[in-house]
Amino acid sequence: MQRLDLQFYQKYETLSLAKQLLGCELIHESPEGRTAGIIVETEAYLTGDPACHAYRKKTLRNAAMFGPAGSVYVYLIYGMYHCVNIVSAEEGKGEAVLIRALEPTDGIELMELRRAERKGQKSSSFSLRELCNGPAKLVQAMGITLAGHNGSSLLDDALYITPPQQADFEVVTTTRIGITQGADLPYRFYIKGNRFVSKK
DNA sequence: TTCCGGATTACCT
DNA sequence: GGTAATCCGGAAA
Repeated sequence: MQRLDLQFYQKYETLSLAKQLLGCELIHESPEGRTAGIIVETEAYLTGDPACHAYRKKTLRNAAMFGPAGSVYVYLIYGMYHCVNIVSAEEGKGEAVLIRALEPTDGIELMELRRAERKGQKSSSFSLRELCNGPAKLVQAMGITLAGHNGSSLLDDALYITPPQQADFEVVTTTRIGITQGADLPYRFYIKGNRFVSKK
């Protein structure tokens, strides 16, 4: 399956892209092995939106968000976790789509290994559902890192996205999770009925 | 320079 | 269902 190209990322406004990414497959071909999962939940962060990291001026932390469409923006949250975003607008604008959950499709064992490593290793057993049903969880499972992927491009890196295998699902639109500013905006999207979504 | 809250998760009650 | 863990960036002063 061919990876999505620049045209795809340029074609849609951020809110549309957030919906279009549902059903697509996120793939990481790392030295340790290949992991992949269907994107089942996303959130949009727009220019002029106070919850968006690019709302204020460009800094070292949010610089990748101002990159060209198809770039990857990774950041540290709560001092201990990372989240991954897909830059969704032209260079300099600063809009992105947060990937919140995946339905694992490949490299399940490697995902379990990575998740157990990061955790206190107390419960070394994960259900399939627990592997990627949250933005920081999927970053762990996929082996995405700040140093390795922030500012990289989905067009020419080991981390990339392929088109949907099928699109016979309904999209639920709702408000974003875990924010206070812009909490009422309907910028969260997920595949209706999918059990790998982080929260209903 | 100090202070505060955050696009979260895991563990405990 | 509540909260500790843990640290960086932005705002306040």
